[in-house]
Amino acid sequence: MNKKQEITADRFTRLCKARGLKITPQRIAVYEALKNSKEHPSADRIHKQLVHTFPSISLDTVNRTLITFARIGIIDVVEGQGDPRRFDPNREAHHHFYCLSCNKIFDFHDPDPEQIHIPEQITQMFTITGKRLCLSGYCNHCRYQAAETATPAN
Amino acid sequence: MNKKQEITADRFTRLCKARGLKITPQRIAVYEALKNSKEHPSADRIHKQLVHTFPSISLDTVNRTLITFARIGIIDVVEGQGDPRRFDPNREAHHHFYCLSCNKIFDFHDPDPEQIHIPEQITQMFTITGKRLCLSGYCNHCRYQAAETATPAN
DNA sequence: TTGACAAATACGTATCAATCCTATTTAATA
DNA sequence: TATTAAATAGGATTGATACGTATTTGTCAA
Ligand SMILES: [Mn+2]
Ligand SMILES: [Mn+2]
Ligand SMILES: [Zn+2]
Ligand SMILES: [Zn+2]
Repeated sequence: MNKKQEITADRFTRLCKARGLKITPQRIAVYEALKNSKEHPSADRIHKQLVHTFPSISLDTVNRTLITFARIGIIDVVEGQGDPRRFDPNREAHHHFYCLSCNKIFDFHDPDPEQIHIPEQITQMFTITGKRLCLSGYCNHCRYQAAETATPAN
Repeated sequence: MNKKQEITADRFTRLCKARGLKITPQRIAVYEALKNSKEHPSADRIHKQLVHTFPSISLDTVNRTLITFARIGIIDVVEGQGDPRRFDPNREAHHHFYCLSCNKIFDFHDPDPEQIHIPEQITQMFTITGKRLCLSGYCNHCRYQAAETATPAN
């Protein structure tokens, strides 16, 4: 284990303890696997990888662990939240606010759609067919009751 | 049927014919249901609604129909694509490019993160915990072979 | 108007991610 | 080292989606 990894593990330990989470070999393994990945993996993908060196680890644990990490804010869940596919009849360029509590998607329009600047390196490297600002958080309805989703573990 | 709906149906018919799709009662019903919805519904939600007035329509048809519509570009699929949940260890503010062909997610950083302007109405109405520019399209690897995904029906 | 035929549908089955259940194990603390 | 709540493994369940196929139907040309 080199210095960089030790620091990583150390920081991980501090963050877990701060939230009252036990430090388990499974959590360490999941965290390291995700931290060292650049591919925004799914739970299944991480599990498939870990099983080589940690044969007894279960998919359920990997999944729960990742969700726990996301809840305490040491990792993020990215778009494609595993919910059923959602459709939109509105093909005008517009943006979305996604409520993490009630799962509603709210439209909003950008007064100046061209203000969104995309680095030239990106426009060259990819063929871009869609661009959208994706905001997430809590809608007016849900924002107050969201406070009660405190910090239970798992 | 009022004038507005006739125009809607007319435009729908033209778009389908232009792509060689048959005009079926199911497709009309699905299109109307989505068009009149403001909630970015799932296939299941649309099916549940339609079944009242169209008892024989199957969920499979609703689902296929929506995907067909998305492919010919008369509706959109929005974030939460039904894929397995994806995770990101990188909690810095950054953006994503999502390849529609290989499903890879590529990071990119905004040289000027504060350039993203969010209308004041939105910041007041919602508690925003995340903001990200979500681009989609084809990565360098997939962009050429993407041409072959022409316009088969269903 | 009708007949032929490819396209589309209904519905049962299969798949796969996510979640639940619960007996067992284990990290944390004194 | 003993206690205890937290966490895990792994089997079962759920729910969305995709597939296979017999049947129906929209389209178009005769
Ligand atoms: Mn929308
Ligand atoms: Mn990322
Ligand atoms: Zn809400
Ligand atoms: Zn790709």
